[in-house]
Amino acid sequence: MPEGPSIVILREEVEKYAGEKVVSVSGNSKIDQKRVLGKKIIAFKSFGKHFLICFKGFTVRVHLLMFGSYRINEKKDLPVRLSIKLPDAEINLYSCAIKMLEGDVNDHYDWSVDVMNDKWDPAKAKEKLKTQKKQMICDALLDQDIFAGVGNIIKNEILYRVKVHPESVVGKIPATKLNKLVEETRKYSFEFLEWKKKFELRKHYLAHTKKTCLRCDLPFTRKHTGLKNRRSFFCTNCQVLYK
DNA sequence: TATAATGTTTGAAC
DNA sequence: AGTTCAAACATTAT
Repeated sequence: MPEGPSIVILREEVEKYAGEKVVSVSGNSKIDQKRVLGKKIIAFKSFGKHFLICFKGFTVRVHLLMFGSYRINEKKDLPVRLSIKLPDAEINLYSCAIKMLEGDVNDHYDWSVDVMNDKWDPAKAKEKLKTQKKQMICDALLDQDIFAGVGNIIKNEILYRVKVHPESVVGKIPATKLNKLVEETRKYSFEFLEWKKKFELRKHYLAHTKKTCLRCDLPFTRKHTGLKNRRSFFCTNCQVLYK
């Protein structure tokens, strides 16, 4: 479920319930659940892969990790991690990591780092990449301090689209190419969002899980790459290795 | 049925 | 002190 655009979908789904007061809370989450009881939800926000339920003075931060899921006004046949009932809705969260953030949520996040946010600042991402010259681009793209919200699917799709080999070293990639890559990150993430909403995301994969390159018809290379050791799908013929 | 996968944090070991 | 790495968490499709 959980790359940035998927969290945007969750946020959009519950946004209309902002302003309501929590009627009841339950679940096996170890956070101090009583704390939200009776309190008004000021806003629902998202930052990268974080879903945020904001109250006055604190925020409940939800991370779906790899297997997390949710249901709105429905239940799943699984132990619920956190269930929040509002007068007009019920939010059920499963198999996720939940944490309390104290104080103003704006003090916890630099919104311009979130690829999906209106405040997304590509120039800032480029600046950060300049301090990560020795890293491989496959790792840099997954770095949540640079590209909050980018996950492994988005990584593979972007690299294929801009024709960059995942093991390329950041400092060796020409500036124009790197700029293009940063721009594509935002562009593809929004395509991901639209396709995901229509339940047709997978249909549009050009690289992720693919066996053959549709540009040159040669077989894809599948390899776990970088320090993060996440799987990459790429064409050694079409994607340039800068090293 | 065993495996691997859209992810991150923690803490031990080096 | 910095890095590396396995473990933990937990679901589901193949």
